[in-house]
This record gives sequence, C-alpha cells and structure tokens, in this order.
Amino acid sequence: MTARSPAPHARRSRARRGDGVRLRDEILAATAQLLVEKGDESLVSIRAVADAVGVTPPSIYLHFPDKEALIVEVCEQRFREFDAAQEAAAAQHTDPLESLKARGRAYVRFGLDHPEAYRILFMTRSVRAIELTGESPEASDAGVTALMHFVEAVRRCVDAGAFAPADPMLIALKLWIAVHGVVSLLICERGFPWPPVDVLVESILETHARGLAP
Amino acid sequence: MTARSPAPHARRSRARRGDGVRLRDEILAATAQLLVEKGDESLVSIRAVADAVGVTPPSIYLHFPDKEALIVEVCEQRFREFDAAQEAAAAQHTDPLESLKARGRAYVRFGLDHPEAYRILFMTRSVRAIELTGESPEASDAGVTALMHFVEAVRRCVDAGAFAPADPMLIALKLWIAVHGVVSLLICERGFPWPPVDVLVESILETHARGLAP
DNA sequence: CCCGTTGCTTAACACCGCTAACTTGCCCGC
DNA sequence: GCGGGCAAGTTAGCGGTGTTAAGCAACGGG
Repeated sequence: MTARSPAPHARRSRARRGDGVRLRDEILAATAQLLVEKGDESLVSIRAVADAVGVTPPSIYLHFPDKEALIVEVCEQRFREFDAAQEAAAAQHTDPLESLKARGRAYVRFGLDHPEAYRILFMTRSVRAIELTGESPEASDAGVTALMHFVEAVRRCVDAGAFAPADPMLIALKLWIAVHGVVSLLICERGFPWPPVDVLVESILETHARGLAP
Repeated sequence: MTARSPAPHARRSRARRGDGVRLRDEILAATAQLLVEKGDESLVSIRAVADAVGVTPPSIYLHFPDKEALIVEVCEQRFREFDAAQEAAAAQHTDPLESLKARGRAYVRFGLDHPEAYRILFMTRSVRAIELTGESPEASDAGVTALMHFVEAVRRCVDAGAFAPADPMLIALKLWIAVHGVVSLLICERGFPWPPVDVLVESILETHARGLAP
C-alpha cells in the first residue's frame, strides 16, 4: 500500500473553453486535503497534488506562480474561517470581558483544529518574505482584519471599565501573544505532559483578566 | 557568479588513525555557521556543509544518521547555553520575583538572538517525532532542565508570597507560554509593526505579576 | 613488509520544484 | 461545415536535494 500512483488516479477530463479556472479550485481542494493528511507542508509535493487531481505537475503552474503561493492560498481560506469563528464566538456574549474571553477560546480551538494552516501562517517566516527584505507583504488581509477585531474587543473592555486604562493595541498584542503561545507550544511540543487545554486556557484568561483589571 | 564551489574550499587532510571524531566536530561547527548565515534549516544542505568542511557529502553520514540529527545536535548545543543564560540572569537577583522576571527577559533575549536554533527546537514538530507516534523522545534534556529551573523559580515566588498559592508547574507553564509567545511571534511576523521589545516584555511581565499576585 | 582496519570517495538512486517547448481539442467566425 | 486561433493541457528535462552501496587508500600494529 504505497499510496503512490499505481493507478494515476483516473485522469481528469479536460476543461471546457471558459473554465480553465475549474482546475484551480480542484488543485486548491486537493492541496487542502493532502495538507491535513500529511500534516506538513514539506510532505505535500507539487507532484502529489497533481496526481491527486489527475493532471501533470506543470499544470499547477498555470494557476499558481509557485508552491508557496498555492500553500498560502489554501491556508488563507482556512484563515477567513478563523476570523469568522472568533466573531461568532464573541457575538454570543454581551458582556465585553466575557466576549473577549470567548474570542480567545475560539482562537485556541481553531488553531488546534487546523494546526497545519496555523503553523504555515503564524509559525514560519516565509522564504519569499525573507527575500523581499525591508517591506512586508505578509500580514495577510484576513489576519489584519482578525487583529483589528481583537483590538476593538479590547477597547470595549477598557471603555466598560473591565480593564485599566491603557493602549488597547498593546493589550491586544499581549493577549494575542498569550493565545498564540498556547497554540504554538501545544502544536509543537506534542509529547509534553500538558494539562488539559481547557484548564490551561481558562487559567491564562483568568490571570490576564486579573492582571489587566483596574 | 554562482557562489557554488569554484574552489571546493581546500580539501581537508585525512584524519589520523585515532581521531576520525575530529571530522564530527568540524561538521558541527560548519553547520552552526551555515545555519546562522542562511537563517533557515532548509537552506543549509548536506552538500553545502560537506563543501564547507572540505569533504564529500556521504562523509557526513559516517557521523550523523541523517540531516535532522545533525541540525538538532547543533541546536542543542546552543540550547545548553540557553539554560545557562537564564540561570546567570536569575542569579543576579535575590528577590524571587525580580529573579524570575530576569529569567523571562533572558529567555526572550536569547530566543531573539538565536532565532534559527529557537525555531528548530520550539517551533517545528520534527518529522522524526511524528513518525515515532505515541511516545515522545523529544523534549531535549537541556529543555527539560531549563523548565525545571523555571518551575523552581516560580515555587520560590509562591513560597515568598509574591504569588498566590497555586500549582507552581501550572504557573510556570503560563509564563513559559507568555515568553515563548513573544519570541515566536517576533521571529515569524518580522514585518509587523511591533512596539519595542523591552516595552512589550516589561508590560507582559507586569501583567503576569499582577495577575498572579495574592 | 604486509594486511586489516579506519577514513574517506565515487557513483548512483529517487525525489523535489520548476521551465521550455510541444500537442490536443474546443469554439468562433466565415 | 469547416478552418484556424487559442486555451488547456502534456512531454521532456534541468539542477537541486537527502541518502545509500560499494570501493579505494592510507595508516599502524604484527
């Protein structure tokens, strides 16, 4: 059971005149699936994606400039869901502090549910970003949006008196760092004897709530 | 101008009978240098290391089972310095809380000074560790030692009354998560308009000190 | 002086991302 | 109905990677 193309996966029929774009979506879908199967970007090869779609490797490059662009686009899809999940969780509470906590819980839950996407977006300095030294095209739109939502949620806590007066951005960054720390470490140090995630997260949220209170 | 071995870097003279191990050290040194030069594990190839040492690629495998083992060993060297740096910083204060804060500052400083090593040890789920599913040979000795020192430092704070009574391990994990969050995000999101590191770190330490106080 | 062990090298495999150049088959205009 | 243009792929291949099998050469004890 090699899973490596004894049968090249039923070669796909050629697209109609208009919709060469159809292949693009199929590539994205196949990549997304392979990514969660293999669990790591480096284990998902262009050749494997092409084979899964039923097409030859160079066809990928008709729709994506390189491998990284393909991977990033897959992850950014999940990423829009990321912001949406946080917004939904936050909307279930009227109290600003409870709403913010819910947002934090949603962040951690989503990160742990989509570790590959999370790692690629938040735990790798993309090679492309390195080469474009100086300016930073990173900070995906969805990511910036999510952060801004976070900052606004913090501002509401400050305004409501749940937090001592301070720069909402700085507070938001501290909270971001906290939830990212949880996700990041739990993803990487899987062998470590962590306490239950809920216990850890609630404890962290509590400490921050106390530390930031007036 | 390929920069690729116009002169193969002066072929190394063969080692005497006893010290084939000499090559091993030279490999480690060359790898360490290449790692900080290139800034990423994936940009350091076995061939490049071999060339830098003045030897052919297969010679590497006489001393290391595979590339990952080589990289990890390099990083674990830095890692022992990591614990040492924290211990040294902590020893400069008698007050338990100040000592713990110094430890946290040292953690962040070291991580930002050695981002390649930090990323490999704390921000990648090693492929090897994935394959050995279940048990976890990860958690390098130096890492465990450093964490234990951290826990003890926390316990001293609890005993001294600087922190409310609670499980020192849980508190230590929260602090670890916080400092790791800083290092991890700063390394990866280099393009983000972060506030000065000192400001960020001091703010985080202050929030935790308040949040954990009795 | 010889010969086994040590310390490497040469050659090659299988895979990777990616590109240039070619072919195939749909669809529009006549 | 039927050319021809062009979209939508393909075949072939380059230079790179980690890794392995097999061979060779020098050192040092007998």
